[in-house]
This record gives sequence, C-alpha cells and structure tokens, in this order.
Amino acid sequence: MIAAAPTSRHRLAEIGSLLAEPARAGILLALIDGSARPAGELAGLAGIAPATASAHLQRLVGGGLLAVHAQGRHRYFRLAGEEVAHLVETLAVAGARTPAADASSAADAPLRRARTCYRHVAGRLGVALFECLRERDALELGDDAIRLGAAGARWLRDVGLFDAGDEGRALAGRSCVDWTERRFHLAGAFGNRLAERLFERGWLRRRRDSRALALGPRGDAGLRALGIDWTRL
Amino acid sequence: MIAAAPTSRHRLAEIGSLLAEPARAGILLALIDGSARPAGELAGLAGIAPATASAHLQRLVGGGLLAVHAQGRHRYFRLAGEEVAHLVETLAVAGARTPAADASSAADAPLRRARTCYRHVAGRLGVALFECLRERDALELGDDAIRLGAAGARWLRDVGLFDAGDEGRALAGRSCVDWTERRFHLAGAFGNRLAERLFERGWLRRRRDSRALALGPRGDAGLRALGIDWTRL
DNA sequence: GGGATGCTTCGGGGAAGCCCGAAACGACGC
DNA sequence: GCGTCGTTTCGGGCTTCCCCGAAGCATCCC
Repeated sequence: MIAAAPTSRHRLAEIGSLLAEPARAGILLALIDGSARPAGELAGLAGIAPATASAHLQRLVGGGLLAVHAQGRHRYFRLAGEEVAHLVETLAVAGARTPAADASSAADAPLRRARTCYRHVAGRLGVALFECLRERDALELGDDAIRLGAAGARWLRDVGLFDAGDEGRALAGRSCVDWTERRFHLAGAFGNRLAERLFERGWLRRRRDSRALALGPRGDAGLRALGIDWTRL
Repeated sequence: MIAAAPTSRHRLAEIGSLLAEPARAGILLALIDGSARPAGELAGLAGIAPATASAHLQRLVGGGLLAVHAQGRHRYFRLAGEEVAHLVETLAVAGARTPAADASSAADAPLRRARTCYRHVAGRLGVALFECLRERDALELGDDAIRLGAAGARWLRDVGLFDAGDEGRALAGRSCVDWTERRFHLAGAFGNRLAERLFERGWLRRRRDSRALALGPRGDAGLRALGIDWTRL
C-alpha cells in the first residue's frame, strides 16, 4: 500500500462519520438551501433535545461542514460553503438509487418540480433553465467552470432577467447534477445570480416551510417567454 | 418538517455510515481504479483480519456500493459502478481541505501528476487532456453530458488516438472535478474510451502497486503532439 | 435587578458496532 | 479421498457514541 493511503483513508472516514447519523444528516438537509438557523430550531427539526443537538453541531463545525455566527443569545448555523451543499446533494443522489425512493415521491412532488439547492435553483425547473440557456448557445465551457457568454448575457437582459450591470461580467457557473433529475443544472456564482434575479423579478418565491419554490406573480408570463411552461413541468 | 425529510435523512445517514469506518474507506479507495480484488487481499490492504473484512464487505454490498463476482473459491469485489467512484472522489475532495493534506503531498506526487479514477485518467494529465480538447473546440455541452463533437473526433483520429470506428459515435462524457486539481477532467464513456486508447497505443502504462500512471514508450512523442509536456506536468 | 430565553456543559444509562480467534463450509489439487 | 486454501459464521470482549435531564452561563426584556 502506498504511503499516502492511510491518511486519505482516515480523512474519508472522518467525513463519512459526520454524515453517518440521521440527526446530523437532518441538520445538513435543513441547511442545504443556504439558510442560517439557530441551534434550537435545528434541534426541533432533527427531533432531538437541545443538549444533543449542541453536541452534533459542535462536531459538524469542528469537521468544517458548518459555520457559526453568534448574534445575541442566538447562535446561527449555516453550511460552511457551497461545496458542502454539493457534497450533500451528491450523497443524496447515491441514496436515491433504491426502489424505496419511489414510495416517498408523492410528498416530494413540489420538490421535484423546483427547489433551492444552496443558493441556486434545482429540480425540473433548474434543468429546464439550463437547457434553455444551452439551446441558445448562451453557455461557454471553460477549463474549470461553465461561463455565461456575451451573447447569452445580452439575451438574458433582453428577456428582462439581467440588469445592464450583470452583462459584462464573466460569471463562473458550475454544473451540478440534480438529485431528482440526475441531469445538469447551473450552480456557482452564475447560478446564484440567476436565482437572485428570479426572486427579485417576482418570477419565483420561496415557501416558508420547505425548500420547494412557488410561482411568483410575474413567473408564468416570464417563464413562458423562455419557452418553459410551469404547469407542465 | 416536510413528510419526505425523515426518509431522505435516513438514506443519507446510511450512505455516510458505510464510509464512516477507516477499514471500509480503505477498501473503497483500493477499488477506486475499477479493479476487482478477492476478499483476502482487501483484508490485507485494509489491515484487518479476514473475518472482519468479510463483515465489512457484506455491508458494502448490501448498501449497493460494491458488487460481487464469485470465481472458484475466490470472491472478487469491485465498485458497483462509476457513480460510486465519483462519490468517493467527491468525498475525498472535501476531506483534502485541511492544511494537514499538505503533509502527505510528497508521497502523493506521482498521483497528482497522473492516475486512474475508475476507468478514466485524472490528475494534472487528466486536466491537461480536457483543456487540450476544449481549446480545439472538440467538446460539445449537452443537456446531461459533455459530448465529443464531429470535429473533435476527426482531430483525435488525425493524432492517432482514435480509430475510424470511434469517430462516428457520439460518446457521452461527464465532467468530473479532480481531487487534487479541483478542475474538470473527462469521465464517462468518452473518458473511458480515451484512457483505453492511451494504454493501447503505449502512451501510458499502469503501475503494479499504485493508481499512479507512468509514461509508456510512445507517450512522450504522442503527448508532445498534443502540446502536453509530461516532464513539466 | 429579576425573570425568562437560548445554548452549552456535565454525568450516566444504554445501544450499536468494531475487532478478533476458533470453527464450519466449499472448492481446489494431489 | 484428503489436506490446503479462501471465505464465512459464531461468540464474546471492548470501545465508541448517541441520547437525555439537570445544572450552569450568557443575553435580553421588563
């Protein structure tokens, strides 16, 4: 065995053991939309006592998966970065392999249609947006990212999604394999910017109790201009 | 909390607990090059007794991460699929975040230059090959994969890497973020085919004791024709 | 200041799981 | 047929760690 193997083996196991507990997995899933939540709320979501949650949160922070932000007597926890969200979604893809996954599909329906993944849009809508951009040759394949081309930026401005200021920037995006659809959608700085604009323009809005997204007042007309029919997603 | 959360939370934890043990992580890392190895050999690599390894292997098979193949009195284990290799590499990326990773970098040097990741080529050489293809506009961004365009196939044949039979096929590739370089390289059917040809043509050869790759007799001249200098990788 | 709220630390009960040696099972070779 | 080899099953020791209630610390509100 090569010399480096023992250390990388232990690092891998360390990450694995952080995800190995349903309580910790629940905490990570609750934060996957990029939100920051206080310890008590996370304890309630995970279904454990505050004392237990405190220990779990401490371990997750120590392992570099969560970041803390103290504010008064509250301590807000959030994912340490987008890589962590990507990691959790990757694991979820692997776990969705079993036939048992279909049993929970009824409850997942709104999630499958459109949801947030960290700060970008995923689900069938995320895939549709990606394809929509790709068909218009708006995307350029870079050496470490997918970028918005000049033509694509212009088109996004024409549709009313991007501002003039957004146009010039070469926003780096990342392709992110979707949990439910197993196809590409846009993450990274470009994906985040796009999601931000979709909320600002009233095309989409967040729900209070779920990662699933709802159609905003201007969403139906807007998406239709892009060739996307929300009701048939 | 939404109804689907408990189940997805448990699925995530299940996958995590499979990776949580150094012994199991070592087994997965030993198989990440796509090889199939008998139980006893894996026990030796992981540094555990055969009885212990048997239990671990049983769990990994039950969890869908490994596949078995009985042959005589041996039982050969291998990764259940390329997704599993991708998953393990993704976790390794997350684990390589710490400063301690630099301590083991000396031993990792050959791995960082070129290695196999399941059946395709990764490391700096994998990144260089990807960039080389991209610069020549050989790659097309598809809706669920990166494909080899017609111009790219022609060019690969001119360089002597692909046969005439390879040319017509629209090989689907997947971008795979590199463990050490954190940049794109080619995986999927296209990545596998490319690696296969590199071995066949004598550009690269496998080492016996490591995932690291060595230069083959025709490798220096061949790579140089692609604009890649092996000694400076 | 006094009381409520949010969170953490402490102590201990209990379950899960890792590990091994010994023994059993099946396949191979002589 | 009989010993050997690869692998699995069984039994038991041991560690790890998950979980909670109670108590301790901070912060905020009245």
